[in-house]
Amino acid sequence: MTATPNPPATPPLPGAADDWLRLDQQICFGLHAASRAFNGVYRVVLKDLGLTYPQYLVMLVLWEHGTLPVKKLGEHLRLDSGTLSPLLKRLETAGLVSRERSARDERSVEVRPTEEGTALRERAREVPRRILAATGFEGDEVRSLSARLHELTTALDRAAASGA
Amino acid sequence: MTATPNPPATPPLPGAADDWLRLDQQICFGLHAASRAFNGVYRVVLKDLGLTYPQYLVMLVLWEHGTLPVKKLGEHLRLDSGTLSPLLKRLETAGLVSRERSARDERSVEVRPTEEGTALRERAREVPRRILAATGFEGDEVRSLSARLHELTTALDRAAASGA
DNA sequence: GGCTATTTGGTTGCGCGCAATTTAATTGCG
DNA sequence: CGCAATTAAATTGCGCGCAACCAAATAGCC
Repeated sequence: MTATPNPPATPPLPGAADDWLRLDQQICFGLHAASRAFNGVYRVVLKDLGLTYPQYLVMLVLWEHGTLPVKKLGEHLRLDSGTLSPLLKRLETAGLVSRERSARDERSVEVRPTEEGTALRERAREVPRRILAATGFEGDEVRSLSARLHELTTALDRAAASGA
Repeated sequence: MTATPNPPATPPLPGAADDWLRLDQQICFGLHAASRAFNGVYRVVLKDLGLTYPQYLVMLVLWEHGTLPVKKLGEHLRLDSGTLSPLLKRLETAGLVSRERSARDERSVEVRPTEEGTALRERAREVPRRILAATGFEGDEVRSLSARLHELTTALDRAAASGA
């Protein structure tokens, strides 16, 4: 706390570094809030599909790539088994995927969309349009924003890996 | 990836709507991933402050505004008591904040940074710079990205509220 | 073959994030 | 005043995200 002349109960710090604090808050908090806001919209839109947002992401990957081992799924989604194992178990209970150990490599578990899981794709067709509508953005804006976010993620992952 | 001639075990559906699916995946997944990547960097940077990322956000608000009731805190952070109550209890256990019911309105709980909590701000001073460095972005880029994200959040919140 | 090291998933523990419910205090209206 | 409606927090329940740890299978090396 550096010398202030006036403020409220717990006086805010003044000074040059505060711009950094606010800037920081804007980017990290903005991202945090936007991510949760997206989650909220997906929650509404996916409700009658019986999927949560992360479950929807898993199904998207399976619809696109077909049967995959848990490892590959995790690479696509940037998630590990600690998150995927229980999630996949719930999808299995819901009858949307099957899980069976690979014959070639008994360590690996193949995740396969069931008939029902594959059929669900038809009902999910309209989801993206509804989400895009909710954003009020144009396709081009979305694309450029996505590109920026991808740069960000890459840079942040590298930074976290190198220990700062 | 539209219309491929050769697909794997569970063949992906071809057709026009697939562009939408991919576009959607880019924006929602990109945001999701970026948010988690940020979380990862903050986890590293905040480690020796003994704070998680949401706890850091709470302290940022308290440092800026001083003592606040839980309700106001939630408005700043877009969080409700279901999230804040246990989080604040942990901050209290850590000795960083105190919680006491307001005398004016016994329903309200005032959250106040302790001496220790206020002192922590000094050690947190360098955090924003390190985070910004991790992004590899310029201040202006960050600002414009933040502005976009804020638009997004506003639009998404409105959409979710109006039921789609 | 026998040994260690690596890879793959699963499990546990903890902290969010949020909907739904509960409790207590306050407000508002007749 | 008395009583219903509203408001502020807390609690409960569930799903994700991740670190840490464990077990089984495989690969590699002597």
